[in-house]
Amino acid sequence: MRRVMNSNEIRDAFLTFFREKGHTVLPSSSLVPHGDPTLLLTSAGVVQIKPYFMGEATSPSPRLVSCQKCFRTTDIDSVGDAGHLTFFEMLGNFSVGDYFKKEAIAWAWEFVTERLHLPEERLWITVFLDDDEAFDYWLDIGVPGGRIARCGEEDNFWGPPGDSGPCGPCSEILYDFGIGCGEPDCGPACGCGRFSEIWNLVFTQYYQDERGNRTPLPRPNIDTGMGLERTAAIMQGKKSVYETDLFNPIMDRISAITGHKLESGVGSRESGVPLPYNESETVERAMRVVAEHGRAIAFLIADGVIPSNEGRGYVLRRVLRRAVLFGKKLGFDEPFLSEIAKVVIEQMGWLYPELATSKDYIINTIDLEESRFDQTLNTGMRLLDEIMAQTKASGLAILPGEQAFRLYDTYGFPREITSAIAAEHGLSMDLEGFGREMERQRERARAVQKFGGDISQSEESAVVVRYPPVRFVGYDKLSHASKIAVLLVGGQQVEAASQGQEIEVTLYETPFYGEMGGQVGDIGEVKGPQGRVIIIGAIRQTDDLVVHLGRVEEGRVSVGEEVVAKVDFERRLDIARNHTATHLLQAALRQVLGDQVRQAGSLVAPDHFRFDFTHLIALSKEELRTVQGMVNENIRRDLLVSSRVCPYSDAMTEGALAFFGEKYGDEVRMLEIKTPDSSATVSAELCGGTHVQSTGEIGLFHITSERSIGSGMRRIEGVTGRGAEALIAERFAALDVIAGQLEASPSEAGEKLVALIAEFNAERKRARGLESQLLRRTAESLLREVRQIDGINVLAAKVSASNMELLRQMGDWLKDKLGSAVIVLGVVLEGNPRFLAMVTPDLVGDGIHAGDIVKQVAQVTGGGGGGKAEMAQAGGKDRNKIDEALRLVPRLIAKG
RNA sequence: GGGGCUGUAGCUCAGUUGGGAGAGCGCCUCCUUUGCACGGAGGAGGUCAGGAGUUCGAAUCUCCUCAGCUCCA
Repeated sequence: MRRVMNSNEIRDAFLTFFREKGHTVLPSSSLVPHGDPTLLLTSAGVVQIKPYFMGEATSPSPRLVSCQKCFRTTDIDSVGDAGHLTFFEMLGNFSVGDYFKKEAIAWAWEFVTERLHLPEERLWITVFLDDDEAFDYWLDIGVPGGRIARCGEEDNFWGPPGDSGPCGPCSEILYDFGIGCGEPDCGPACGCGRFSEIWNLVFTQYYQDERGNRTPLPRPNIDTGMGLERTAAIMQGKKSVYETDLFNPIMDRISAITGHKLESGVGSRESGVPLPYNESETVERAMRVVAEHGRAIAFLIADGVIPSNEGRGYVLRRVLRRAVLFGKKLGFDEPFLSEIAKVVIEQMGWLYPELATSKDYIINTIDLEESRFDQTLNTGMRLLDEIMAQTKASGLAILPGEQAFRLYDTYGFPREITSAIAAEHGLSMDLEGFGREMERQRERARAVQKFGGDISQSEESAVVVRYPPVRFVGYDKLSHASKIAVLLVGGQQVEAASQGQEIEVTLYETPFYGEMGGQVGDIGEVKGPQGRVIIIGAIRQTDDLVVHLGRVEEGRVSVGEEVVAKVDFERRLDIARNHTATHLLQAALRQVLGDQVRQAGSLVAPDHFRFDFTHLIALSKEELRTVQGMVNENIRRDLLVSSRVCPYSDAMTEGALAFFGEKYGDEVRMLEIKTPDSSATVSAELCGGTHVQSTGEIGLFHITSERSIGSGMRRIEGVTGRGAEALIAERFAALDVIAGQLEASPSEAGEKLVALIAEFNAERKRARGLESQLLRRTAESLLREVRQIDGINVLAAKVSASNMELLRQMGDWLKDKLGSAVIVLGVVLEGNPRFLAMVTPDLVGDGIHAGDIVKQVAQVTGGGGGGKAEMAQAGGKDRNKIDEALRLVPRLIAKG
């Protein structure tokens, strides 16, 4: 008997087999797709190949093979069964307009039968209904027609991604476990679990337009996908992927922590055979979900996904929370997921180095997010208590669906927990109402989505312009002679443009850096024999296309003319200083904060730079000072900045930093900052930008701010060179003004200001004390002005006070002294009349309302007011009518 | 991209048709007291996330911005 293949051997066998068939091996790209905003995560091996299929990029070879990390949540509810996963590795071979069905089918069969040595009688094939071509190829290589099934669009046609695009029929290889439902018509389409799809061959031969019409493609492609996990299960004679070497270490760890183990031969209805770990199917399933999700989140975080409330960060958060909930079923009540991540990193780190290099970061991120979820659960628990109390109080036995949905929708409290806790309190949950609310929420989101889609479609009317590849010569030249290749005015291609016109100009070669990777585009001028163009921006539209935006300043320019392109030299240098500085900054941050710090975006402009990076908490003042000091130290050391082009794999083994989620070609440009004798490397990054030649040119580096830009992300902004000089000049000027006003030297100004503020506060307190004493005197004298109206003490007077607070104090004092009274005080504040009315409780009982009084009083001065019966305030506009307004008070009381 | 919720003292949060910015915990001082959440008296601490508007007056109403939480896509 043949030795059982482990998953590494299967992976190697696949890549080797297709390399022997002339395929180029592509390394797995990131789970975060590069340059495709429509795609949340890499969901299939073909994602990486798509630009080659679409003709947007040139494939390194017409035949490609890869083992690609993939992530999907479409089948998340099935996770825990034998074969559905959110994260998986997909083996695939691809033909970019090269071979087609015949070879794809023949090689697939050769691989499964002669390399994997799967027994032929266990293999079944499906083809698309009318795809006789594929059917015949299968027959030709010896598959009996009885094991080839024809299936419909549902299973065997791969539609275009979205409304339109390439698509085509597919053909699958399935493995027959031989145990299933036992029905006579059981076949590959049966959902009983007898068959496991292991390899899908997609024949991309049509283009589908928006109306659903399919036209044959001139050069069809092949796109295949074989799930590594399912294949491993079959190769290892296991019914589920969780019993393979890919999951064994994870399952063992969970088993060791929770103590859930198989006692003796307890079977599972699913397979009819004993499962290695547990007592029941629900526990087994929970263990599987925890294992699967724990593995998935480790990979997501390693590729730079951060838990958040939108986009791919939200996918991560949902998967993580799902794992926590299933973990609770196993008895975990403290954070446990990072334990699983550790196993995954240990197991897979050698193959996927991003796991190993981000180990601490992955663990910290998981721990933090898990405790955040704990917080969410606590809040929900509190609200649920309230809701249950209300429900019981109103005599109901059913928890209203809207309430449960609000708990879920607004506070993220899981539905299953709600119903479980409600049940403990003898309440059932209105599931129907919950579902209704959920459906309404879905419709709202869909309605808007549709609207948005219509708008984007109407934009696709631009004429396609054919550009030549543009060579960038600006790394060492800032002025260069070339020819005009394409001219555009208002988006239309033209032969010539004249003075005053806004144009887009493309040259065959250019020293202008097109905006990319955070570095802004160059500006400058393009001069021809008959005219001159001012260039106000340069954009990199694809890897080998730079378009210059400009305006014809003098004369005219035309296609084919010899021109000289000249970059604004000073500005380019400013940009280079900032760009090199961000590399030094990243190196310093990693040294101070740890290797988990990764660049997550940047902006390099002439006057400042922005650097975003992954870090969970704010930097302390101490850390910032250290980082800034290290960068400046490296500037003073005047280190050598150099670049070289080398294979991607070489750069990686030398430890160069690559951008999260960025896609790189085989040849990359590596930018290094080293000591002049090359004895030490301070920084090595893959970077296409422009830099200074030695760090001393940067001059000075200064951080201007550090803040959060979302959970797990920080942003540092700063200046260098001339920008730093300008900042210092500005700050010194401001300090000089302050010091001048304080009549102190700049170094003593701070101390003096502190003393001055203390003195000011003391004085203000004293002034308030005096004013309040003064008002007390005034109040005493006002006591003589109290009049009796219908036996009620009435006091209406104009006073002076600097704020309403003091006026209230005065009112309180008068109320105290008089015991029973109506008091109305008028005052001028900020040029306008203001009133305060107070009525003692006994008179309020008689129906006198301070709000009513003060309102009518204020109306005399053109204002309004109101308040409570005991105390009310009002204001007006005409300060000359205060006395007249106050004279109204006695009449109001008399009337009342 | 869309919906819901939240932002008030160091922390947890009250604040009811718009009219005195509060509680508990924590902190400081004093008193009392050998202990375990001691007790008592006093005190400090706030641009009510930010901005604009409505109003005589906005923590409160309207609009915008920012941040956090949450669901849907």
